[in-house]
Amino acid sequence: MNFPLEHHLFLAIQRLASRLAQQVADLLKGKGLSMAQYNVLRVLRGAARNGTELACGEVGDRLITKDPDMTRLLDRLEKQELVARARSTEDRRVVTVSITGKGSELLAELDEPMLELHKEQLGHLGEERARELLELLQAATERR
Amino acid sequence: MNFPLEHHLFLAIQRLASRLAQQVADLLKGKGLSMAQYNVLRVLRGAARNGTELACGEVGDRLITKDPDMTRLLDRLEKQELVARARSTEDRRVVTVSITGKGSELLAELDEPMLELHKEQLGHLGEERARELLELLQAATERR
DNA sequence: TGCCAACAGCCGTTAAAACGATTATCGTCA
DNA sequence: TGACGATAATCGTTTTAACGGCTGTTGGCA
Repeated sequence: MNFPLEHHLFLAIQRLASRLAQQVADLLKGKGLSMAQYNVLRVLRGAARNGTELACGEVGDRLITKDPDMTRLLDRLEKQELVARARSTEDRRVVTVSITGKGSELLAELDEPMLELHKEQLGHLGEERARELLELLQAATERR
Repeated sequence: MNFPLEHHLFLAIQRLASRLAQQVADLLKGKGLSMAQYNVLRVLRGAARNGTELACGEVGDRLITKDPDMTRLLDRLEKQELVARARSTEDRRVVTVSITGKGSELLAELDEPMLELHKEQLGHLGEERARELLELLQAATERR
């Protein structure tokens, strides 16, 4: 069963991504957040720091793992009062989303533990190999 | 916003894995399979080539991305007659699973397109960098 | 102006994931 | 033997993902 290199690569990527994501999901579960919700909040915080408001669709475009139904994802976040929606006055089709104070606080509580988890997950590589890996991952991602 | 290296690494891994998985999922959708179902079939084919039968739980253990409900996953595959279940005679608690002829045929139809897709996804790296990447991924995966 | 394609977001419905609790069987040990 | 904990799988239920169609809005253009 001589599987080609690309196949092994694919599996190795999926395996690593799955393990890391699982641990992150476990951490987030403690705060009642799913990975998708957490990513949305992070995107919104990033936008807020730029003084920008984002349309629903723009949020979706910036997610690492795309969600086909932004509406309900935002519904759940809005119900927890972690984000706020507002109908745009310029273009009444778009709905802008922003993170609330409560949402920012929740993210802030997660920053340190998340950092620590990532270091625990990947720190053993060492800086040099970590940089190498990052570069190769980016090279693999581009162009496709 | 000076995020540490480990954080960028985590994101890069998730981003790449997500893109690759999405394209694979699209390919599989043409045959009516989900990624989880496809992985189960591959595990079962591997076992069959070894002349082994696997218990439900053993299948789950070998999946790259764990499924918390093997029963229903197998239900769906069994309904399509891609796998067959049998109650073990030695230990009547365990249910052994095996891939059917129909399942093997379906996998065989997918082998070539999947290979081609993976080469298209990752071939541009070249053999040397691909090996490097694989090695780093394995190093990152181990020990955690 | 009035028509129409393009667009943003919403919603109805079906399928699948996630979480617990439950059933049946086994091995062990008093 | 009979009770007990451990184990394998299944099932009930709730939540979330996924897919497609639908509504309202906009901008262009005849």
